Amino acid sequence: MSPSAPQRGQRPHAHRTHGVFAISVAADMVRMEVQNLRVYERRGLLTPDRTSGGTRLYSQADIEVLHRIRDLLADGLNIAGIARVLELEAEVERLRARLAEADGNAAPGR
DNA sequence: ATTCTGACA
DNA sequence: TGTCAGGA
Repeated sequence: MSPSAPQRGQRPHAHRTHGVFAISVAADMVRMEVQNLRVYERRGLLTPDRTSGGTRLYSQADIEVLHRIRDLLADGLNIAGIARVLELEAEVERLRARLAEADGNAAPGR
């Protein structure tokens, strides 16, 4: 076919971490104020991609993180607490993958 | 209209 | 933590 297939076609989740949504679109998707999305980035809760011009581009993964932030805020956690939760979740995911690796299979059934 | 940074309540 | 000011 065309000799110019997507450069990152090797990684299955590449598109999930590839920034595509403008901040206004992302804010609409998660029902949050545009200004707050910028605040959450400033506080280190997430780091959306940027265009060469500096405009933020949120990926599907970022959208999911924003949903998590929204829920955790509703639970009464502050920004610092949420930052910790996100860090821990990332580590749990890392360990889960490692465990599945050592197991040869993930079967989270029990 | 849309987004960005910095300041401040 | 969230909102406003001011500019590109």
